[in-house]
Amino acid sequence: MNLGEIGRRVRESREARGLTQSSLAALVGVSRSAVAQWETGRSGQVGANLALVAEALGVGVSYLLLGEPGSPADRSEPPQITGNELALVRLYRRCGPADQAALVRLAHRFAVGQASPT
Amino acid sequence: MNLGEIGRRVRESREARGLTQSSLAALVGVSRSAVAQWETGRSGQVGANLALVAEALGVGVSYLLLGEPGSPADRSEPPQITGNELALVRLYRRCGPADQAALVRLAHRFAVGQASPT
DNA sequence: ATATCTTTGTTAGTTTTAATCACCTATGAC
DNA sequence: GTCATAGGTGATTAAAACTAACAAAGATAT
Repeated sequence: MNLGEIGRRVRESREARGLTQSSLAALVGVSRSAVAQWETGRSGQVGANLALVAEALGVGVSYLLLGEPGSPADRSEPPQITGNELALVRLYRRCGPADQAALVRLAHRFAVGQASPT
Repeated sequence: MNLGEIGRRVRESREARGLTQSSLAALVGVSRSAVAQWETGRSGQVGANLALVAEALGVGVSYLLLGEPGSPADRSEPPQITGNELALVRLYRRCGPADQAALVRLAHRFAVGQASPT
Protein backbone atom coordinates (compact mmCIF):
# COMPACT_ATOMS: atom_id res chain seq x y z
CA MET A 1 0.00 0.00 0.00
CA ASN A 2 2.27 2.70 -1.25
CA LEU A 3 0.91 6.00 -0.08
CA GLY A 4 2.26 7.91 -3.03
CA GLU A 5 0.21 5.70 -5.27
CA ILE A 6 -2.95 6.85 -3.57
CA GLY A 7 -2.32 10.42 -4.56
CA ARG A 8 -1.66 9.38 -8.13
CA ARG A 9 -4.97 7.57 -8.32
CA VAL A 10 -6.79 10.51 -6.77
CA ARG A 11 -5.39 12.72 -9.48
CA GLU A 12 -6.22 10.33 -12.28
CA SER A 13 -9.75 9.86 -11.05
CA ARG A 14 -10.24 13.55 -10.57
CA GLU A 15 -9.02 14.43 -14.04
CA ALA A 16 -11.05 11.63 -15.54
CA ARG A 17 -14.10 13.28 -14.05
CA GLY A 18 -13.10 16.68 -15.31
CA LEU A 19 -12.82 18.15 -11.85
CA THR A 20 -10.33 20.76 -10.73
CA GLN A 21 -8.58 20.54 -7.39
CA SER A 22 -10.87 23.32 -6.21
CA SER A 23 -14.06 21.56 -7.13
CA LEU A 24 -12.94 18.31 -5.57
CA ALA A 25 -11.92 20.19 -2.44
CA ALA A 26 -15.39 21.73 -2.29
CA LEU A 27 -17.04 18.35 -2.69
CA VAL A 28 -14.97 16.85 0.09
CA GLY A 29 -15.04 19.90 2.31
CA VAL A 30 -11.36 20.70 2.61
CA SER A 31 -9.11 23.37 1.17
CA ARG A 32 -7.66 23.14 -2.29
CA SER A 33 -4.21 22.95 -0.79
CA ALA A 34 -5.16 19.74 0.92
CA VAL A 35 -6.09 18.16 -2.39
CA ALA A 36 -2.85 19.35 -3.95
CA GLN A 37 -0.91 17.79 -1.09
CA TRP A 38 -2.72 14.50 -1.44
CA GLU A 39 -1.86 14.35 -5.09
CA THR A 40 1.75 15.40 -4.72
CA GLY A 41 2.30 13.00 -1.85
CA ARG A 42 3.14 15.61 0.74
CA SER A 43 0.39 14.35 2.93
CA GLY A 44 1.15 10.82 3.89
CA GLN A 45 -2.42 9.80 3.56
CA VAL A 46 -5.84 11.07 2.73
CA GLY A 47 -6.91 9.77 6.10
CA ALA A 48 -10.39 10.32 7.39
CA ASN A 49 -11.53 11.93 4.14
CA LEU A 50 -10.83 8.83 2.13
CA ALA A 51 -14.45 7.75 1.94
CA LEU A 52 -15.59 11.23 0.94
CA VAL A 53 -12.94 11.46 -1.75
CA ALA A 54 -13.89 8.11 -3.18
CA GLU A 55 -17.53 9.11 -3.28
CA ALA A 56 -16.83 12.44 -4.90
CA LEU A 57 -14.71 10.75 -7.53
CA GLY A 58 -17.13 7.94 -8.13
CA VAL A 59 -14.63 5.22 -7.36
CA GLY A 60 -14.33 2.67 -4.59
CA VAL A 61 -12.28 3.14 -1.50
CA SER A 62 -10.49 -0.07 -2.37
CA TYR A 63 -9.41 1.39 -5.66
CA LEU A 64 -7.88 4.47 -4.09
CA LEU A 65 -6.15 2.41 -1.46
CA LEU A 66 -5.01 -0.58 -3.40
CA GLY A 67 -5.43 0.19 -7.06
CA GLU A 68 -7.78 -2.69 -7.59
CA PRO A 69 -11.16 -2.08 -9.19
CA GLY A 70 -14.23 -2.11 -7.00
CA SER A 71 -14.68 -5.14 -4.86
CA PRO A 72 -17.49 -7.60 -5.33
CA ALA A 73 -19.56 -7.36 -2.22
CA ASP A 74 -19.24 -10.91 -1.06
CA ARG A 75 -18.84 -11.25 2.65
CA SER A 76 -15.65 -12.58 4.09
CA GLU A 77 -15.39 -14.88 7.05
CA PRO A 78 -13.40 -12.92 9.61
CA PRO A 79 -13.40 -14.43 13.09
CA GLN A 80 -12.96 -18.10 13.59
CA ILE A 81 -12.59 -18.83 17.26
CA THR A 82 -14.41 -17.62 20.31
CA GLY A 83 -13.12 -16.56 23.67
CA ASN A 84 -13.05 -19.99 25.29
CA GLU A 85 -11.38 -21.50 22.29
CA LEU A 86 -8.90 -18.68 22.26
CA ALA A 87 -7.95 -19.42 25.86
CA LEU A 88 -7.41 -23.05 25.00
CA VAL A 89 -5.23 -22.23 22.03
CA ARG A 90 -3.14 -19.87 24.13
CA LEU A 91 -2.50 -22.58 26.66
CA TYR A 92 -1.84 -25.06 23.90
CA ARG A 93 0.84 -22.84 22.50
CA ARG A 94 2.66 -22.82 25.79
CA CYS A 95 2.83 -26.59 25.95
CA GLY A 96 5.65 -28.76 24.73
CA PRO A 97 5.13 -31.01 21.70
CA ALA A 98 4.43 -34.12 23.76
CA ASP A 99 1.85 -32.36 25.90
CA GLN A 100 0.27 -30.83 22.84
CA ALA A 101 -0.12 -34.25 21.32
CA ALA A 102 -1.57 -35.56 24.56
CA LEU A 103 -4.09 -32.74 24.58
CA VAL A 104 -5.17 -33.49 21.06
CA ARG A 105 -5.55 -37.19 21.82
CA LEU A 106 -7.62 -36.45 24.89
CA ALA A 107 -9.76 -33.98 22.98
CA HIS A 108 -10.30 -36.62 20.37
CA ARG A 109 -11.42 -39.15 22.94
CA PHE A 110 -13.82 -36.63 24.45
CA ALA A 111 -15.16 -35.66 21.08
CA VAL A 112 -15.74 -39.22 20.01
CA GLY A 113 -17.48 -39.90 23.28
CA GLN A 114 -19.91 -37.11 22.51
CA ALA A 115 -21.63 -39.00 19.65
CA SER A 116 -20.30 -36.79 16.94
CA PRO A 117 -22.82 -35.36 14.49
CA THR A 118 -22.02 -35.81 10.84
CA MET B 1 -17.10 3.63 6.52
CA ASN B 2 -17.93 3.89 10.16
CA LEU B 3 -14.71 4.35 12.05
CA GLY B 4 -15.96 2.55 15.12
CA GLU B 5 -16.46 -0.50 12.97
CA ILE B 6 -12.78 -0.58 12.16
CA GLY B 7 -11.88 -0.99 15.78
CA ARG B 8 -14.40 -3.75 16.13
CA ARG B 9 -12.88 -5.67 13.24
CA VAL B 10 -9.38 -5.12 14.57
CA ARG B 11 -10.44 -6.65 17.85
CA GLU B 12 -12.19 -9.60 16.23
CA SER B 13 -9.27 -10.32 13.97
CA ARG B 14 -6.80 -9.98 16.80
CA GLU B 15 -8.67 -12.38 19.04
CA ALA B 16 -9.17 -14.79 16.18
CA ARG B 17 -5.40 -14.89 15.84
CA GLY B 18 -4.93 -15.46 19.53
CA LEU B 19 -3.04 -12.23 20.02
CA THR B 20 -3.17 -9.92 23.02
CA GLN B 21 -3.21 -6.18 22.63
CA SER B 22 0.40 -6.20 23.74
CA SER B 23 1.52 -8.68 21.14
CA LEU B 24 -0.30 -6.90 18.35
CA ALA B 25 1.21 -3.63 19.51
CA ALA B 26 4.65 -5.21 19.36
CA LEU B 27 4.03 -6.51 15.86
CA VAL B 28 2.88 -3.15 14.62
CA GLY B 29 5.42 -1.15 16.59
CA VAL B 30 3.14 0.98 18.74
CA SER B 31 2.20 1.01 22.40
CA ARG B 32 -0.44 -1.26 23.82
CA SER B 33 -2.54 1.77 24.65
CA ALA B 34 -2.70 2.65 21.00
CA VAL B 35 -4.19 -0.73 20.21
CA ALA B 36 -6.69 -0.35 23.03
CA GLN B 37 -7.73 3.01 21.64
CA TRP B 38 -8.16 1.65 18.14
CA GLU B 39 -10.43 -1.04 19.44
CA THR B 40 -12.47 1.19 21.72
CA GLY B 41 -12.89 3.80 19.01
CA ARG B 42 -11.10 6.51 20.91
CA SER B 43 -8.81 7.06 17.99
CA GLY B 44 -10.79 8.02 14.95
CA GLN B 45 -8.69 5.84 12.76
CA VAL B 46 -5.80 3.48 12.76
CA GLY B 47 -4.22 5.78 10.25
CA ALA B 48 -0.81 5.14 8.85
CA ASN B 49 -0.48 1.86 10.71
CA LEU B 50 -3.43 0.37 8.88
CA ALA B 51 -1.31 -1.68 6.49
CA LEU B 52 0.88 -2.97 9.30
CA VAL B 53 -2.14 -3.89 11.38
CA ALA B 54 -3.71 -5.75 8.51
CA GLU B 55 -0.52 -7.65 7.89
CA ALA B 56 -0.05 -8.54 11.53
CA LEU B 57 -3.62 -9.77 11.73
CA GLY B 58 -3.48 -11.65 8.46
CA VAL B 59 -6.44 -9.84 6.97
CA GLY B 60 -6.83 -7.41 4.11
CA VAL B 61 -6.75 -3.67 4.44
CA SER B 62 -10.13 -3.55 2.76
CA TYR B 63 -11.58 -5.84 5.35
CA LEU B 64 -10.49 -3.64 8.22
CA LEU B 65 -11.75 -0.55 6.46
CA LEU B 66 -14.95 -1.78 4.91
CA GLY B 67 -15.72 -5.21 6.27
CA GLU B 68 -15.36 -6.64 2.79
CA PRO B 69 -12.57 -8.77 1.43
CA GLY B 70 -11.64 -6.25 -1.22
CA SER B 71 -9.06 -7.17 -3.80
CA PRO B 72 -8.07 -10.76 -4.53
CA ALA B 73 -4.57 -10.02 -3.31
CA ASP B 74 -6.03 -9.40 0.10
CA ARG B 75 -7.35 -12.90 0.26
CA SER B 76 -3.93 -14.50 -0.01
CA GLU B 77 -3.66 -14.54 3.73
CA PRO B 78 -1.84 -16.83 6.10
CA PRO B 79 -4.14 -18.98 8.21
CA GLN B 80 -5.12 -17.38 11.45
CA ILE B 81 -4.34 -20.46 13.47
CA THR B 82 -2.07 -23.31 12.59
CA GLY B 83 -3.32 -26.67 11.47
CA ASN B 84 -2.70 -28.38 14.78
CA GLU B 85 -4.44 -25.64 16.67
CA LEU B 86 -7.38 -25.71 14.33
CA ALA B 87 -7.69 -29.46 14.79
CA LEU B 88 -7.67 -29.03 18.53
CA VAL B 89 -10.35 -26.36 18.38
CA ARG B 90 -12.53 -28.53 16.18
CA LEU B 91 -12.28 -31.39 18.61
CA TYR B 92 -12.92 -29.03 21.48
CA ARG B 93 -16.10 -27.87 19.84
CA ARG B 94 -17.40 -31.39 19.76
CA CYS B 95 -16.89 -31.88 23.47
CA GLY B 96 -19.46 -31.30 26.16
CA PRO B 97 -19.01 -28.43 28.64
CA ALA B 98 -17.51 -30.64 31.33
CA ASP B 99 -15.01 -32.16 28.96
CA GLN B 100 -14.18 -28.76 27.54
CA ALA B 101 -13.43 -27.52 31.02
CA ALA B 102 -11.33 -30.59 31.72
CA LEU B 103 -9.34 -29.96 28.55
CA VAL B 104 -8.68 -26.39 29.51
CA ARG B 105 -7.57 -27.40 32.98
CA LEU B 106 -5.24 -30.04 31.60
CA ALA B 107 -3.86 -27.65 29.03
CA HIS B 108 -3.18 -25.22 31.79
CA ARG B 109 -1.41 -27.82 33.85
CA PHE B 110 0.76 -28.69 30.88
CA ALA B 111 1.42 -25.06 30.09
CA VAL B 112 2.47 -24.34 33.62
CA GLY B 113 4.78 -27.31 33.51
CA GLN B 114 6.39 -25.87 30.43
CA ALA B 115 6.40 -22.34 31.74
CA SER B 116 9.65 -20.48 31.51
CA PRO B 117 9.75 -18.21 34.55
CA THR B 118 10.71 -14.81 33.22
C1' DA C 1 3.46 42.13 -25.18
C1' DT C 2 1.24 42.36 -21.25
C1' DA C 3 -2.69 41.91 -18.56
C1' DT C 4 -5.58 38.74 -16.58
C1' DC C 5 -7.69 34.48 -15.41
C1' DT C 6 -7.27 29.61 -14.25
C1' DT C 7 -5.04 25.84 -12.43
C1' DT C 8 -1.62 23.85 -9.77
C1' DG C 9 2.77 23.57 -6.69
C1' DT C 10 4.95 24.98 -2.43
C1' DT C 11 6.13 27.13 1.99
C1' DA C 12 4.95 28.67 6.65
C1' DG C 13 1.86 28.59 10.44
C1' DT C 14 -2.02 26.65 12.98
C1' DT C 15 -4.91 23.05 14.51
C1' DT C 16 -6.24 18.54 14.92
C1' DT C 17 -5.23 14.02 16.45
C1' DA C 18 -2.95 9.86 17.31
C1' DA C 19 0.58 7.84 20.31
C1' DT C 20 2.64 7.50 24.82
C1' DC C 21 2.71 7.48 29.74
C1' DA C 22 0.62 6.62 33.83
C1' DC C 23 -2.84 4.92 36.63
C1' DC C 24 -6.89 2.26 37.31
C1' DT C 25 -10.14 -1.99 37.35
C1' DA C 26 -11.17 -6.85 36.69
C1' DT C 27 -9.92 -11.48 36.54
C1' DG C 28 -7.54 -15.62 37.75
C1' DA C 29 -3.67 -18.24 39.78
C1' DC C 30 -1.12 -19.29 43.83
C1' DG D 1 -4.32 -12.08 50.99
C1' DT D 2 -0.37 -11.16 46.92
C1' DC D 3 1.07 -11.44 42.27
C1' DA D 4 0.50 -11.50 37.29
C1' DT D 5 -2.06 -10.72 33.16
C1' DA D 6 -5.32 -8.24 30.16
C1' DG D 7 -7.63 -4.34 29.11
C1' DG D 8 -9.80 0.69 29.62
C1' DT D 9 -9.16 5.71 30.32
C1' DG D 10 -7.32 10.66 31.41
C1' DA D 11 -3.55 13.86 30.48
C1' DT D 12 0.47 15.16 27.98
C1' DT D 13 3.34 15.32 23.87
C1' DA D 14 4.72 14.79 19.17
C1' DA D 15 3.42 14.18 14.56
C1' DA D 16 0.27 14.62 11.19
C1' DA D 17 -3.06 17.14 8.16
C1' DC D 18 -5.19 21.29 7.15
C1' DT D 19 -5.41 26.28 5.92
C1' DA D 20 -3.62 30.47 4.12
C1' DA D 21 -0.63 32.93 1.33
C1' DC D 22 2.47 33.25 -2.28
C1' DA D 23 4.61 31.68 -6.79
C1' DA D 24 4.62 29.81 -11.49
C1' DA D 25 2.96 28.10 -15.91
C1' DG D 26 -0.51 28.16 -19.56
C1' DA D 27 -4.21 30.16 -22.17
C1' DT D 28 -6.81 33.98 -23.95
C1' DA D 29 -7.99 38.53 -25.06
C1' DT D 30 -7.01 43.27 -25.85
